[in-house]
Amino acid sequence: MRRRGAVRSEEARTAVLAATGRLFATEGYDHLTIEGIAAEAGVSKQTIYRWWPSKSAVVADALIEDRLLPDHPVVPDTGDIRADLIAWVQSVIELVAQPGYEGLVRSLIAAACENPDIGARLNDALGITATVATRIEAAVAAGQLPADLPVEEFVRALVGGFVLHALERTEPAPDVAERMVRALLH
Amino acid sequence: MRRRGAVRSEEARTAVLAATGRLFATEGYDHLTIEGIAAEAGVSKQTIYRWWPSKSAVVADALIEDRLLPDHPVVPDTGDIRADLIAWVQSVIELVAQPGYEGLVRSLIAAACENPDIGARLNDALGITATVATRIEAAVAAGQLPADLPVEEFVRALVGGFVLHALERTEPAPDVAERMVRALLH
Amino acid sequence: MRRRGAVRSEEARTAVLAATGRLFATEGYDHLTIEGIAAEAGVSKQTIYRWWPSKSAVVADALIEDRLLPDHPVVPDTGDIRADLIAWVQSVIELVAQPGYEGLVRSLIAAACENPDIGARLNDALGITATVATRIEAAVAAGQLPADLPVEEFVRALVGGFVLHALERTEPAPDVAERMVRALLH
Amino acid sequence: MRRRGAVRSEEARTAVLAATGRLFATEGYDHLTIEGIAAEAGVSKQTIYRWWPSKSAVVADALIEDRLLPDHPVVPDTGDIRADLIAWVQSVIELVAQPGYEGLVRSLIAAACENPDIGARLNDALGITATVATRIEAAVAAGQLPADLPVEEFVRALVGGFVLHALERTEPAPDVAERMVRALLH
DNA sequence: ATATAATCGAGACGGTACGTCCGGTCTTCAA
DNA sequence: TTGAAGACCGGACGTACCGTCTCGATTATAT
Repeated sequence: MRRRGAVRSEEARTAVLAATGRLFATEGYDHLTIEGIAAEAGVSKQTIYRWWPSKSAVVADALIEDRLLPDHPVVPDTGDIRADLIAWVQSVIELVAQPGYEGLVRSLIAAACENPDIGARLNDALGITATVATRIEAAVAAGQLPADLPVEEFVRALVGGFVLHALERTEPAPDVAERMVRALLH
Repeated sequence: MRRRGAVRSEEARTAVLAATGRLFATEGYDHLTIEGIAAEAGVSKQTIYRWWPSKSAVVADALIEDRLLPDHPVVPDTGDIRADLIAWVQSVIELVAQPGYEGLVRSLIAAACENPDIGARLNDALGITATVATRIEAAVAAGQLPADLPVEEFVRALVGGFVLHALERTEPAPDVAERMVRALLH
Repeated sequence: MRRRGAVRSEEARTAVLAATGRLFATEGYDHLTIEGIAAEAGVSKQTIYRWWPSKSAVVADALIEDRLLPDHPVVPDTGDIRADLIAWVQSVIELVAQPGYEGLVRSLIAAACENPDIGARLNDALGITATVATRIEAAVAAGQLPADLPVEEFVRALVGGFVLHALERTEPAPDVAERMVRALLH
Repeated sequence: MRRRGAVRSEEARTAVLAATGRLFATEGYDHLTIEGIAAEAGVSKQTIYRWWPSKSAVVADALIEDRLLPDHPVVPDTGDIRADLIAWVQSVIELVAQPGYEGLVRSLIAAACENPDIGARLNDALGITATVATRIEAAVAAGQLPADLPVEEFVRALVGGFVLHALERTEPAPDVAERMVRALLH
């Protein structure tokens, strides 16, 4: 039995998250404002504050609903874990090198700095768990990697390398994918 | 021959960087404001804007002058690279777990998101180059690690793991240092 | 049917005008600042800028609401227009000679220089229309002054003499009232 | 015997006053700034502050050197004081109605509000003493006006009418000159 | 049917910080 | 000693958002 009164407008909720996704992509996390989201969504500020405690919470929700990031490349599985990782790293590098996507990763990191929820979801958001981790585990199962490899830490090291790269903003060397993988698999 | 006019006040410059360091440590990057720095430094806002284009630039300068971070643990050298790395990782974890230092790393990352200079200096800032990298190279020279190990990428993976950890805000497992190192050296 | 949204706060509006009146009297027009008014009124700057385009507009509104000037002496009516005018001029001179009121007239003129509304209202503000003009017209009706006397211009000349006096800041001669009236009625 | 050191640069002094005149005409008194004058004159701020205590003092000096106002119409002398005054008033009205001169009088009044020197000189600045006053005195001498007419107050009333007109910013009626004079000579 | 109560848009409110302009003082070097 | 250049502290400007609040309208139970 529900309490009396009007029910939450799904339309408004969706409009807010969609607007957040749009503005996040074009403006970046820092320049995102609640007022801007409200205006873009055609919603009043109060409606946002009623359901989310802060800007970062809205972003976290938009992240969950997959409105912030494009689809991620999947890790191929040719049986050669080294080659597969290199291929995947290469395709991710190419993805984020596209114009428009340039600051997206950095914006996501900035959001994670502010909000624990986003931080906790960062791995998922970057599409790690669903792609790399399972591939690594398969390689462990296949005996291509040590049985006692701490998968979580391994993945974190791999993705962490990416993150630092994104923060350093250096032009990636042509063989960076190969080197990154070789640093981990030697 | 210098151009005419009064010369830049070293006193003001130093006061600004010192104030930035103090506020960065207590307030974090997000709550840092130009007005706050000016007030804390006893300097007019205009003097800050005259020499730095943005908050992040001031922070970058403070970083260069080593006013933001405490001293880093050095990597021990017992000859056993694995044990040395584990010990170092452990001590760094303990360092940043101290109250007050809690958000410091995240603040630094947030600053790096905004400012390329800070990003480029992030490795140095975290004390990496001067400590880990040289120790790794020594291990390579001693034959404990492969001769073709891409040191830079290796270090980036190690530090990247830290960064992700800091963003995830999960309570570190007791053996996390050992696992992190084992993920890289297997 | 009103448009939606909260209604303008009469409390804030009143506080602004009252604060303006207070500060205008103590500081004068030049030293009046929007920030000062906001602080004195316990109101945010934005609330002032929302409703008034400029400092001079606030002053103009305060003028309309009679918050800037003290009450004016009335023109006596003994039947002798010359004596009545002299008495009135004398009392006005004494009024503005009081400490505190010293710069008030000049402040008002300064405001009028900046803002057409204030200029248009200057006569009213100085209490002219309601006092002198009617007395003059009575004198015309009584045949003491020519029937074709341009009353408006006559009053302007009289008040204009005051204004110039205020700008010149000369110590008024003892018989200045008598001389001013004699210059006009001869 | 002069004291040691360089002597005051007449060039700089002239440049300042000329720049002041130019900016006063184009920007008006309120928007006049010391920095603006210094830049326009190619002079350092310090040079201005060394010789003048305030903006209004510079303006006062520029006024003395006749750099602020155009030449004034002279009062004709046909023997008919009434007709002469009307003609003069009419020509002054036409002068200040020209575009560009629009705010000039108001700017002058604003300056007078701030600076006693300017106020004291206002009559001269408006070209009164040298033109109207002498013509009035001639009329008195010729018996066209009462011998005991307080000339100073008479002139002040006339000019004061102008000033109020300028502050009111009302479109002058076609016969305003005739009416202004008739208000004084009846 | 008719309260009752929660939602929604709009938008005013007290605040904080922004980045800029200018005031008036000072320091440096050249003339 | 003057002057151009220009850095310095201070203070006000006008703007952008923050997070809270008050409106009137709308919508959905609960009586």
